[in-house]
This record gives sequence, C-alpha cells and structure tokens, in this order.
Amino acid sequence: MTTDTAPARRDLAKAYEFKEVEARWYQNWLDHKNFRATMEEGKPSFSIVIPPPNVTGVLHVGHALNNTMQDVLVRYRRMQGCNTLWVPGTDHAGIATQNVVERQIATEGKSRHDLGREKFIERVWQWREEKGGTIINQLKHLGCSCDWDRERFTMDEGLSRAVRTVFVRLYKEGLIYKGDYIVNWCPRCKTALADDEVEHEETAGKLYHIRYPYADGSGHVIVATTRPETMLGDTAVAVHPDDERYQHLREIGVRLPLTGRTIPVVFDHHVEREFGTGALKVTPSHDRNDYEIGLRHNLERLKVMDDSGIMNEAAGPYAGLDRFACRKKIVADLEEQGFLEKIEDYAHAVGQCYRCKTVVEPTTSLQWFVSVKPLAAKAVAAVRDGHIAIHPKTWHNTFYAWMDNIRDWCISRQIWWGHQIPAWTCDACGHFMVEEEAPAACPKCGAATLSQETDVLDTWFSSALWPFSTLGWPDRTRELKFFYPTSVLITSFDILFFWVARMMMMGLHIMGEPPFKDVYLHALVRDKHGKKMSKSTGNVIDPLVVMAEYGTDALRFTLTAFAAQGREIKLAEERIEGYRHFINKIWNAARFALMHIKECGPAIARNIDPAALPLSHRWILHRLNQTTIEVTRALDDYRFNDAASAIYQFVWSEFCDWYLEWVKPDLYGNDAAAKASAQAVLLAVLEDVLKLLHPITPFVTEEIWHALPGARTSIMVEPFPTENPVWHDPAAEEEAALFMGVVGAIRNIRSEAQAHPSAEITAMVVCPDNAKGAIFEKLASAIKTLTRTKELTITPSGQRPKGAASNIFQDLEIVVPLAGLIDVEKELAKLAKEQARVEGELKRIQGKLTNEKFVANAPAEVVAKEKEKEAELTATLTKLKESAERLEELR
RNA sequence: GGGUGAAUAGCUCAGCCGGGAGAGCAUCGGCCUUACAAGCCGAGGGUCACAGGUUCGAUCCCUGUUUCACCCACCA
Repeated sequence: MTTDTAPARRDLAKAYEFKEVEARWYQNWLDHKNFRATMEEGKPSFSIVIPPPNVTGVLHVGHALNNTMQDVLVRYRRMQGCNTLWVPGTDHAGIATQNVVERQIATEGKSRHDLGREKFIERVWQWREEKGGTIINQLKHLGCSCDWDRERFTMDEGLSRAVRTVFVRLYKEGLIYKGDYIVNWCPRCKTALADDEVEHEETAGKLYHIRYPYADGSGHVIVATTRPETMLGDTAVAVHPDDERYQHLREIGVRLPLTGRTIPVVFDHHVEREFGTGALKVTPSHDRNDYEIGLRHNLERLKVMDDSGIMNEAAGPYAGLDRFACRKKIVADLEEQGFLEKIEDYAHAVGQCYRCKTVVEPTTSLQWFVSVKPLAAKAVAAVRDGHIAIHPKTWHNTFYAWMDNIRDWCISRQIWWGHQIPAWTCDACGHFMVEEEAPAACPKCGAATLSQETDVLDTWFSSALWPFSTLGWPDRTRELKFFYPTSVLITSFDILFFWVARMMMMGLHIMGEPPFKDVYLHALVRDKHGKKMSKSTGNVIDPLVVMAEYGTDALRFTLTAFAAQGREIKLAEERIEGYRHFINKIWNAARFALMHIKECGPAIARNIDPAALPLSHRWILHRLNQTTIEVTRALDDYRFNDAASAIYQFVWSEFCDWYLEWVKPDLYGNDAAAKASAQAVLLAVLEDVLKLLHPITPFVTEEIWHALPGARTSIMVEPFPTENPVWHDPAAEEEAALFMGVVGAIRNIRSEAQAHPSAEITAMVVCPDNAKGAIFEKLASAIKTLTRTKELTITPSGQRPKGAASNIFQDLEIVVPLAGLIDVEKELAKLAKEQARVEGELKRIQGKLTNEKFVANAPAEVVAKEKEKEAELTATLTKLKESAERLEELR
C-alpha cells in the first residue's frame, strides 16, 4: 500500500465522465500496488481465489456478477484492515481451448494430426500468449482489485507440479486406478467425458419395436430401442427371471435380424416386465445398463463403432456408415425384411457433450478413474460438521444427495491440451510406473526408452487443486500460511459439483483442511423474461457494451443490488440505466457539497458532540450510523442487495432529498457558527458515504474523494466506517419524523390545490401538545423553507379560517388558507376517505384489544404498541371529524 | 420417477425471529426551485397463486392443489 499523492485535485466536472475516470484510476491503483496482498503478523487475513475463467473466455454478465461480488468483499475487507488477497488466474480449459486452436489451424487447411502433438501444443501456448489475456483485461475493466502479481494459470509449471504430486499420491494410495469400463464418449471431441459433463436433454425421438426371431424359428420376441443401430452390437436379449412368457427361451436363444447371429437370452432383475414386451436387447459395449447386465452374465462385448461414431468392421455391411446414417439404413432394412413391428414417437433424454452438444455415445474404453467415495465422505462430513458453510443453506440437501450417489470420476481425456498423465511404461520390459517427474531410465531393466501415457487429465482435476496450488503448494509458502484455508468461495451454483465439491474433496484430503470456510452460491443471470442468455436468442447483455454505455459503477451497483440469494437474476438493461442515475446523483450531491466545503479541512465531525447540534445534523448523523451498521452487517452476511439498498436509500432519500435541502439555509446564511457546523457535518457524511459505497462503486467514489478538501490518499486504503455510538440518537429520528410529516402535509395541500410552487402561502400547525409545539418552534424556519411558506404559526388550538385546506397528521392539524383555491367537495371527499381508513384500522385494533386472548397471550410490548396506536388513531380521528365539520360550514 | 426453488403493485423484485406489506421502473398531476430534467414535489395502484390447518393474530409456520423454472435419475 502506498500514500503517494493522487492525480491533481480539481473541481468536479458538470457531468460524470466515467470513461476517462475509470481508466485513470485503475492505472493509478496498479501503479501504487494497491491490490498487492500484505502479510503482516497480527492482522486478520481475508482471501479469495477467483473461479478461474476459461482462458478462451470472454467476459459475460455472469462473470461480471461473480467478480463484482468478489471485488465488493475484497475491497470491503481491505478497507477494514485485513491482510487481503484475491488470487486471479485462468483455466487452461482442455477441450474448449483445443477446439479453438483446432479451428484456427483448420483455416490453414490443417488438422492437429498434421502438426503432431508437440507442435500442436506449441500452437496452443502461442495462442494463449496472443489471445489468452482477453478476459483478464476485461476483469480489470470491471475494476477488480486482484493481486495481479500473483496471477496463475492451471498449466503453469508450479500448478502442473501440484497436479503431478497429487496424482502420484492418490495413485499410491490406491485412489486412482486404470480400467476398462463404459464411459461417455464424445465422437466429435474424441474423448471420454465425466458423467457430469454430459447434459441430458429431453428430445422427441422414436421407439423402434423390432422382432427378434427365436433361434429355432418357432416364433419371435419383440424388443424396443431408441437406437436401432446398436442392435449390431447386441450380445443377448434380457428378460425378467420370473417372466413366464420367456422361460422356454432359456435353451433356445434368439437370432439377430439382418445379421442372423444367434445370441442368448439371459434372465436379469433389471428388466421391467411391464415395459413394452418385457424383453430388452443387450448391447454391453454401447449402453451403461447393458454393460452392467453383461458383467453379471459374462456376456461378450462387441463394439460396433469407432471413436468418431462411424460403424466399424464388426457392423458388417454397415461398416463405414455414420451412426445416424446407419440407423436409417437399419430401419429401412428391418422394414423391408419384415422385422419391424412398429415405430412410436417417444420423448426421452439424450445425453450431449457439454462442450459441443454432440450426442454422447456410451462406449467401453480403457480410462483412468478417481475412486471418489472416500473423498466424498470427507467433504460431506466437513459440511455436516460446519467446517464449510454453504450459503444459501438450501443447497445442503442437494449437496448431500449428490455426494451420496457419486460414482467414480473418469479423469482421463483423449485430447492433447492438458496435464499429461504422469505414468510411464518401459518399452523394453513393460514395467509400469507413476512418478512426479519423468524417470531417466527404467528402474527395473535400465532401458532408457519409456513411453508416457498419452491421455491428459480432466481440466477439473487441476481446478480442484486451485485454492492451494495457486498459493504455492507443494512448497510450504508464506502465502499458504497466511491465506489457506481461503475465506470464501464465490461462484455460481451450476458448478457446485464440477468444481466446488471437488475442491472440497481435494483440499480436505491433500491439505487436511477445507479449501474455504464459506461457499457463497449466487444466482444465474437471465434475461428479463428469465430465459437463458444466448447469442442465438439475441438476448445477451454484454457487460462490456453496458459498461461503455452506462459506466462500470452503474453495472456494478446494479449487479450488487440484484444479487439477492436465489436461483436467478432477471436482468434488463433499463435497470442498469436506472442505477446510472444513482451514480449521477452521488456525483451531483458531491458537486453541491464541494461548493460549500472548499475551505474546510478534513472532516472532524467524528469529534463533534452532536448533542449540541440542531436536529438536522443529529438526525443525519444518526441515520448515517444506522446505515453503516446495516451495510456492515449485510456485507458480513453476504446480503449484497441489502447493503446496496441500505446505502441507496440513505444517499438518495435521506441525504439528498432531506438533509441537503434542510441545511441549505445554514450554508447560504450569515450565521457563521451554523454554517461551520453544517460544513463539518456535510463533509463528514459525504466522506463516510463515499467509503461505504467504495466497495460497490470504486471509480466514482475515488474520483470524488480526491476532490474533497485536504490531502487525500486513495479511498481504497481508508478505514471502512464503523459504528459510532456518539451519533446514535433515536430521539432525533422521532423528531425528524414529525418534521417530515408536517412538511409533507403542507406540500400535499399545495399540490392538491395545484398552487404554483412560487405561490407564497401561510400555514398553521395546530398542536395541542406543548412539548411537540416547542420542537416545531425550533423547526419553523426549516418548515417554511422546505414548503415555501411565508408565514407559519404554531398554536395549541386554532380556528380554521374560511377557505382553508387542512391535513391531519397524527394529532396535528395542518391548516393552509388558500382562498379561492379550495374545492370544498373534493376536500370533503378526501377527508371522508381518510376517515374511513382510520376508522377501519381503529376498529381492527380495538377488536384486538378487547380480545381477552390477545391481551393475555401476546407479548406485553406488542399490546403496548397496539394501545399506543389506538390512542394515536383516536386523536387523528377526532381531528378529521372536526376538520370535516368546519368544512361543512363552508358549503 | 425423485428433488429443489419460485408465485407479493402494470413490470422487475425486497420483506431477518409470525404483530396486517415496501423499493426501483412504469403511470397520473404539478414544477427549468441557483447540485442534479439522468432532476424536484405530489398522487394513484396489492383478496401477498388457491384451499384448508396451527395461533389471540399468518405474506411469513404446516398440509394439500394449481402454474412456472431448474437439478438429479440406468425404463430399453
């Protein structure tokens, strides 16, 4: 941190030029290393690791939300004096990045196979050098105060070492194994996918019913399938063990149509007797369930497709056809040869690759797996025992349910871009070894030629280590000591299982401590109709465009204000425009303040005894204090929207609409003492407002901060406001409510009477209560200013003059003579309506109070409150009736 | 098939421990009042999805229903 001087102070421009301001300040923060983490003993630590965006990524509004929230917290804690670290970085995003570079070289008419593995990977690195910084720059644009000197990439040497270290350890512990199992295969990406990388989409398909003749020709059984091409790989038909219909097939078997191959009939409990004919074709190599059945009955596995989804030699005459072309051909042939019973429309879920949406083909394949059950148990225990808290809590059950049913994690991918699996086989003797570094020679036979596994690891494997690998693990660094476990992880709920759960498992197992204490799962940003934003629908709100149009602070405030805990945030551009008005409001309030406080020194109001000050100042300081408390509590609880709305209300409705108008007479007047207090309080409130706002709207607050009198360092390093008990003043709040009630009543009369704002009026406040009367005496001049009233009388009892309008506020009657402007009938109607409302409410309350059970059971304070209300309403009602009577006389 | 969330003003949403609802935008009326027309002042607008239950009292808690959204799942 630094105390260097900032850009020269000057008067604030008439309009807030955010573009110039944002660029200037961000550079200034970088120049002064304001984002760099401190590691001072004795100070609390606060750390966040960024959910690393894909290196291929472009900032979308979801990133903007996610990173705004992180930056709000980071700036808040930094101002509170924590050792604060926000680790930025990007993810190498295996398949996604490989796809991008493949497309790039495709324009040169080449495929990655033309280049070869080594050259191709060089190209990917080259691509990363040139284009990989895009999203990082966009995060800077958003104002993110990450410690950029600690930026990491999941393929960095350090992180790669962490990956190898963890892999070897898990392998040696028996938690990583290699085996031939059925996996999800993407024929386009030509790689295996983990279960959660497959998206199931409800699709309108067909259900084909096919006759499989008995092997002895005595009849046939009908099986149904949505994927008829897989019949070429059928190695059995399964029926339920207790299904009498098919017992005789035990010895006979059936013949596969088209190929004539004879296959056995097996009896398995998996089969539902009620579904279709109760007979199921079994393709162990291309269906997960069939694979299981195959295992149970020791069935042959017959793969009929290659890794591109093209039918192979095993498909006989169909070899060389794409699987979907083959489906058509098979159906046509079945039809022609009389094997097709019927075709039904059938809606079912089809698995797709989450990266490219290609229909996934289940296939048996030799892959690496993590045995996750023991790891998952630790994660579940950590959440259950409160070592990790997920916010909002509603996710706990979902989390447990998923973790309890978790299956082994397929971590090998048949692509080139990623962490190559650290396992080697000796070419000479076949010795197999898993090591952190490439062995120079075979430890068994001494041969120097070893072949490394060609597969790379699932990208999520390295991201699972992110919270400690970015802090320097496996070395024992100071960063780890200060910042692990990290304080909170902020991410979107859609990667709870991809990423969050896996970080928990790895952190707990490898480090022995959770990777973070809190997880805050925020909503997904949708369009204003709740639809997913997508380029094809054209409903995308591009944060970069929006920032250019409305300013970064406007976007940040909008996202913060909309960040209520929930499932989705419906965002429309009008909202951002609305909050730009708020930024503008702050700007103008500051301009106004600066006109009057130029000659002031830095605020000293914290040292002023507010008891000696007039109500206006006591009130605003009290409200500021309350707002500080609320903002602090809200941010501590991740209630971002509450923090935003508390400060919005305070700034606009209280500070601007009331306070500034209220103190104008002091500021413009000749009373030097009154002016001095007004200046001091005004500056103090403005300073705290800027600090409270800074985590959400860093740019505009910094710019205004430096225009304030006195030498200023960055507002980033100012202490965040804290509760000030000296400012606490509930009595001021009550008195201010009376004041505002009377002002409101007079304004209402003016407006209803359509009196021109410049028309001067006189008013009378009939106030039977002497104590209140004394309060109003002191406020008379302020009431007059705020209502443009020439003359104001406060009297314990008064007679309403002819042609006067009146309003009732509590036990007060506010009378404004407006000769000729009064519509008596309208006034009476208004009074009648108000009377009805008050009577209704009174009736309800009296009903309650006469209800013995209520009085007996309700808490004493509630009963007291109701009694108070009753008295107040009774007084109001009396006033209303009197007012109406007098008005009647005018008819 | 299982699970989760949502239903509150015309729109988008707040509403912590149950004491009879708030904001922004939009609408209507009046204002270029020397910080701000990206503004100021005033006003209107809600059977808190529906039906029961618990309670002195329910937008809030419980049960059921309807509608919508999402997640998980091996009925071919």
